[in-house]
Formats: sequence, C-alpha cells, structure tokens
Amino acid sequence: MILSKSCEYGIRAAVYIAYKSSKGLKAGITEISDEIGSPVHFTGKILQQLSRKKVISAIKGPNGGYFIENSANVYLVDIVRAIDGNELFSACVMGLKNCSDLRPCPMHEQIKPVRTQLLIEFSKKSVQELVQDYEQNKYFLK
Amino acid sequence: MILSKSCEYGIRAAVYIAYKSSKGLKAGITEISDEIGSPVHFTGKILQQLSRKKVISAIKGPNGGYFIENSANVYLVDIVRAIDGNELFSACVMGLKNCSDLRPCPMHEQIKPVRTQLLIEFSKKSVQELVQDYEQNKYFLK
DNA sequence: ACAATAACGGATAAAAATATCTTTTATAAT
DNA sequence: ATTATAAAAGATATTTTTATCCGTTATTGT
Ligand code: FES
Ligand code: FES
Repeated sequence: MILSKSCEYGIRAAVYIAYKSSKGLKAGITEISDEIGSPVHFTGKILQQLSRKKVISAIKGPNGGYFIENSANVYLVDIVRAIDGNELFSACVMGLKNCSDLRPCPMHEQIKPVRTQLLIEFSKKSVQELVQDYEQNKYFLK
Repeated sequence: MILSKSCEYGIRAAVYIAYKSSKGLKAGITEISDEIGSPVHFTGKILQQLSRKKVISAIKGPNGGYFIENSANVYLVDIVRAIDGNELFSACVMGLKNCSDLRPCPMHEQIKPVRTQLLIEFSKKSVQELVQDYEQNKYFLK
C-alpha cells in the first residue's frame, strides 16, 4: 500500500471538510466519517493530528467542528506528510537505511523518478481544486 | 511505505540468491539473511513463499539451499506479486474499494500514471541484470 | 450559572504485520 | 541404515497499525 489507512482517511476527510467549508459550513467527526466511510473514533484521532499540525482547523462546542481556512494553499502532500511523514518520498524501496546515490540499492535508479513523480502529483493540486471537482460529482469519497 | 518489509527482504534475498546462482552456488537461509541484513527465521518464511510460487527454487538437505534457475526471466514484479500481491499496481491510493475510471477518487487521475510507471520499473529489469550490476559493486543489499 | 455540544486526550482493545521458535520432512553423504 | 543437513511447516510471540472507549476541556446557547 502506498499510503497508510490513516492517511487515506485523512485525505478523504480533508477533501470533505474543505467541501463543507466552501459552503461556509463546519463538519463534525460523525458526519465526516459517515460521508467518507471511515471508523468514527479512528477518524477523530486522525483529525486531531491534522488539527495539531494546522492542516485543518477545529472549533469545540456547539456549532463547532472542523473546517479548512485556506484550502487553496493546502496540498495533499501536506496531509501525507502530517500523517505518514516524508518516508514515502524519501525512503528506500528495498528497505536500506541510507538511500542515496552513493549507496544505492538495485532499484534506486529505477525508483527515483517514480518517487519524484509521486511527490509532484501529491503537490500539484490543491485541496480546493479537488473540492471543485468533487462538487461537480466527478469524484467519490467512499 | 511502498513495499512491505516482507517484500523488501524478498527482493534483496532474490538478488543475492541469483548472484550466488550465477557462480553455480546455492545459498542457505542463514547466509542469505546475513548478507542482506534480515531476520533469519522471517526470511525463511519469505523464501518459502517465493519457493512455493516458483519464483526461486529450493533443495533440502546437505548441499541444499536456494537458487534461481532462470534469473534472466525473473523480474522484480514477479517477486512483488508473489509476496505483496498486485494491490500496489491496482489498489486505490485513497482506499476506495473499487478503483476505476468510472468511480474515481480525487487522486485517481493523478496516481494512475505513477502506478503505471511503478509497474514498468518493476517489470523492466530482470533479476539477472540487477545481479550483473551487483557483481560490479554498483549496489548494496544491506 | 447551567446544560448541551463537540473536539481533545489518554487508556484500552483488536487486528495485522513482523519476528521467533520448534518440529517435521526431504536429501545427501557416510 | 544411520547420521547430518537444510528447507518446510506449524505454533507462538512481539510490534505496529488500526480501531474503540471514556473522561476532560472548551464553547455555545439558554
Ligand atoms: S537505496 Fe533503495 S531506493 Fe535508494
Ligand atoms: S479510485 Fe482512487 S486511485 Fe483509483
């Protein structure tokens, strides 16, 4: 698997939250996990992480919930890094401790461009752009 | 992580086994895990899987061990599929059950070319070619 | 002030992946 | 035949990931 389950949920949640935010609404944990088809409490934990890292915003209490202020400036790579860290874009595909051009594994040269492309794709589109497509029913979140 | 630990060990082991085979020698579990820096018994389990799936060959008893008959016809994708299955090349990056152009997630179009490239890179070079580079000390296995 | 709401935080549980250990089976050499 | 060797197979243990539960804290509306 390319991304951890936590990260999958995190991205899907973020898109949904930004979707709600684009309508001026906040989204609660229950609603979110319902819409993206994820376990409620586990999703809560993930949203906590994203909130702590300022990828999304949270407000407690009545009328509270999650929202994304600046979805135009939030890219999927930010979510991936907040949850899974940067290993996906840097770690050796064959598990060697120090992946580098100086100490490459047999797949190093082959995998380098893939990782770069992966980073580019996760960095390319902002959450806002994804939401626009989502609003046009181009995408599914569950 | 792109590959599971099992798969990482599996690939590294296969390269080393093929390296030994190119010298007409067989490799034992202890030697292999020593050379690639992996836990002995766990490596044994992985080699069992590869053996059952005919990616590598095994012979029991004295002077037995693992070897690879046709390393020119074994590609890394075969090892990956034998251990991790095909999900890496087919599963939705955001965890949706049915990844397809008809029911895409927000990252579907972006990720498709990456997965294709990943498949190509894992399919491109045979284990034999990798061994040739390994013999020239171009690569490390631990 | 009080009650209701909703995220936060810590503790716990279940499942999956990783790792180890032991016994069995096949093979080879003597 | 007997013994030694090495992988296969099965059982068990540990660790990590995923998931759940519960009390706390912040905020809102009455
Ligand atoms: S050393 Fe393996 S990918 Fe760089
Ligand atoms: S639906 Fe997510 S990658 Fe295809």
